[in-house]
Parts: sequence; C-alpha cells; structure tokens
Amino acid sequence: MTLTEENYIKGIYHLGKQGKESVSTNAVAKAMKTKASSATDMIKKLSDKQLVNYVKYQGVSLTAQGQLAAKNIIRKHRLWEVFLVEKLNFTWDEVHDVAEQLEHIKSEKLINELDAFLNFPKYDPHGDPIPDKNGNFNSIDKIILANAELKKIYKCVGVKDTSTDFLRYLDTNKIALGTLFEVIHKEPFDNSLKLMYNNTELVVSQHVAKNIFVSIEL
Amino acid sequence: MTLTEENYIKGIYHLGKQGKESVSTNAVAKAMKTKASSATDMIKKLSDKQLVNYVKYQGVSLTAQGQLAAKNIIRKHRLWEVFLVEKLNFTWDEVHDVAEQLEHIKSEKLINELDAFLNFPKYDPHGDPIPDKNGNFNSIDKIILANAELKKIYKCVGVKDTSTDFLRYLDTNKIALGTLFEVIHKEPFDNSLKLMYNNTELVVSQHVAKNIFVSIEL
DNA sequence: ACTTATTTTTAGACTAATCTAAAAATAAGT
DNA sequence: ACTTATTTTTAGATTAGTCTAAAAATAAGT
Ligand SMILES: [Mn+2]
Ligand SMILES: [Mn+2]
Ligand SMILES: [Mn+2]
Ligand SMILES: [Mn+2]
Repeated sequence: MTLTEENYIKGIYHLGKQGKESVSTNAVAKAMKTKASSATDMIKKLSDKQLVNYVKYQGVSLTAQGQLAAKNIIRKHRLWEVFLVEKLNFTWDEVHDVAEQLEHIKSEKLINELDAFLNFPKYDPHGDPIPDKNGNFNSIDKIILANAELKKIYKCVGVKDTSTDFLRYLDTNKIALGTLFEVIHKEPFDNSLKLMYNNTELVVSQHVAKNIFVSIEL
Repeated sequence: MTLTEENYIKGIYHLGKQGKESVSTNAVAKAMKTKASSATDMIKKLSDKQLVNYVKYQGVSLTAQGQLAAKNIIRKHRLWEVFLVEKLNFTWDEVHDVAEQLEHIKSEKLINELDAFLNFPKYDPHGDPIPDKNGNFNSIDKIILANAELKKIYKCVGVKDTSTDFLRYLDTNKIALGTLFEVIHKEPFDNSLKLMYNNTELVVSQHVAKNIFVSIEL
C-alpha cells in the first residue's frame, strides 16, 4: 500500500461507521482535500485491491480487509501520539501532524515494541481508543457535554475537535482528560453551560460543549 | 525536499568525503539503485536547488547547503537507530531499514526532543558519529583491524560493513563495540588474524578484519 | 592522432497521483 | 413526466521519478 492509499483508507474509515457505511465520492474528496475526479480514480484502485466495496455512483465502504488496514494505521497514529506526549514533551495539540507522518512507517516489530514500551496504552492523548494488533479496541460509552444533565458529575474522556485552537482553549481553562464536571446551569437563550470543576466556575458556549466527550455519568 | 531528493543527497554525501569530493553519475546511480539516466535527471534538479555543484560530464559534489542537509538526514537516521536499540529492543542488525524510513520524518521538535530523550548520544549502534543540530560531530581516530599491529591492545569502535550477515557474525563471536582485542598472530599466507579477546582466541579472515574499526591504540 | 570503449546525457515513454473541463448518471422541483 | 441542478465519472494534461534506447562526450589503447 502506498502512503496515499493508506490515507484514503483511513479517510473512508473515519467518514462512515468504521468504514462500514457507504460514503460518497464527494465526501471522500473533501476529506482528502482533492477533487472528486481524483477520488474516483483512487477508489477504483482500492476496489481492484479488494480494500473497498465500490459500485459506480453508489459510494464506497471498506471491506473487512480494508477495515483491518485502516485500524492498523490508526493504531500506529495513536501509539505515536502517546509516545510524543509521554516521552518527548509534546502537548496534545502538537502531536497530530507528526503522527500523520509516523503512521506510515512500515515495521511490525517497531509498532509492537513501541506498544510495549508505552505499557500497552488503551487511549491516545485525545481520549481516542487504540486498536490492538488484531484491530480490537474498547469503545467506552460517552456523550457530548452539551447533552449532560444538571446536578450530575461527569468525567471528561475525550474531545471531538482536535484542532490546535480548541485544545489550547481547553488548556488555558484547565480542562483535560479526567477533569470532573458538574453542569450547574443551562442557559436556554444560547445553550451555553455553566460548569463547576476544580472548585472554579466557567461558562462555555454550546460550540465548546458539543466538542467535549464525557463519560455516561459517575 | 522530497524523500527521493533526500536519499540522493545522502548518497552523494556518503560517496565522496562528506560529499565534498566530486562523484560520478554512474556511482550515484549505483548507490541509489537506479539507472544513470535517472541519476542525471535528479542531479540536475538538485543543482537547480543549489544543493549540489554540477558540471555536465564532470560529476557532482555537495554545496555547503547540501552538506548541511545531508548531515541533518544522517543525524536523524542515527538518532533513530539509537532509539530502536536502546528503547525498543532492536538489535544492531535490525535497525537500518526502519531508520531509512524514520530519517525522512519532518519535525524539528521531534528530533531535538528525541536527542534529549536519548541523552544526546554521540555515536550510533554501529559506532558512527551523530552530528548535532548544526552538523558538527566528533570524528575519532580509527583504523581497520587489518592494519593493527601485533602485541598492542585495540578497542572495537565501529564497523564498516553493516549488513545483517556481518553483524550477526560478530554477535555469534561475541564481538561488540567496546571489545578489547590483541592481535596475537598475523598469517602471511591469507592475511588472516588470530585475535585474543575476552580470554578467548579467534581466527578471523582478512575480509572480516577489514570491516572492523578499532581505536588507534590504547 | 585515430579508432574503440566507456561514461554521460538526451529523447521518448511509463506509472502514480493529481488537475480542469466535459460528459453521463442520479436526484430534485414543479 | 419533464426540466433543472447536483453528483459522479471520463477524457486529456501535468508533475515526479523511473526506464530503455540512441546520441554525444570523454577516456583509453595503439
Ligand atoms: Mn491525530
Ligand atoms: Mn488522537
Ligand atoms: Mn543505518
Ligand atoms: Mn548506523
């Protein structure tokens, strides 16, 4: 598999439910930042290699083989992200671009030894689960903070938006994985939330509340 | 710089004395495992980018800029090799192919943090010096074991051939960086050497003796 | 110096991945 | 159902890197 093929497979995986859902050519093109004509060409190529199911004009989905390939790339991406944060003093907003490169390094031994070196982490710095070498991973029940109820305690377990801007916003407000929240007020006017955590109060917009994952309750 | 351009620059560096010496198109082609016509094309491209000095039919050498670029790639290659051996249980014969991939990862922070994480190593697992971020490195005085004198003690400080076959040969004979040798006999017939080290004797061929670097004396 | 051999460059073609523009298929609107 | 809009595919070009075959330059041999 070429680097580009790997990126398409990963893109299709993220677009549908683990790539099982059929996604449109346009959606793929947008995700890969190319044009629809380029996406069509690549989809054909991946279809020839039995990595995707493709019927003209009907969209693509990953085959079992394609799903495994995607999970393998994602496993590498997330393990490298853990490495960068845990061992090389990267912050969670700095890791993604480097992991995009490192995920394409080909060496079974490398990734398995890295996994062991990091003590077989189950989640990456953004709270996303890390597949094991067979593609299996825990998916914990989580909801977006925007849907949390008043007077209950929730734990921050992940972020939806992983942009630098958003992650830095969380940093400056001392919100991290593991932070315990209580929603003390929901403002009907703009759906903003008043949160209580670490003995401080903070009002966050709905936009923010939709991008924080919290555990189902505590 | 593309991955291929980086590999050519590195190749030219290794062929001449740090790339200062002019090397032939054929030599470059052979080192890159391509044809002379492909080498010519790439050399022209590198020349346009001011990375090499090139006059038609007269061979290539690296410019100051090209030398720095080469040393940067070699720095990355060797630091990754140290990482693989020190942290991920790779043996010295397993690291090269993976390092060939890792050396192309682009991130200043990554490589400088890796350097710090490894405690600023000065040599890689094969005894080759690691340039610092400015391209400076220690070159210790060394000779090939084949040129060592009788009755003197030498320390193994490097290997010339880094093939799996040779490195495994050294492993099975318990020869490693730091091993202290005494040459107790030189056989004039085939230039083989009888060595004494670790309280054992071993006869090595001239071929072997030409591929082990030892410190000037001790 | 002149012929032959070798090295190097050029010319033209191929593959992977991309693009623009045009054609074909599907979806939507009345 | 028929027209219009949107999506998707095809056709033809482009760029990076490679190749083979032919031409040009350099090196060697007498
Ligand atoms: Mn990421
Ligand atoms: Mn992540
Ligand atoms: Mn190496
Ligand atoms: Mn090395």
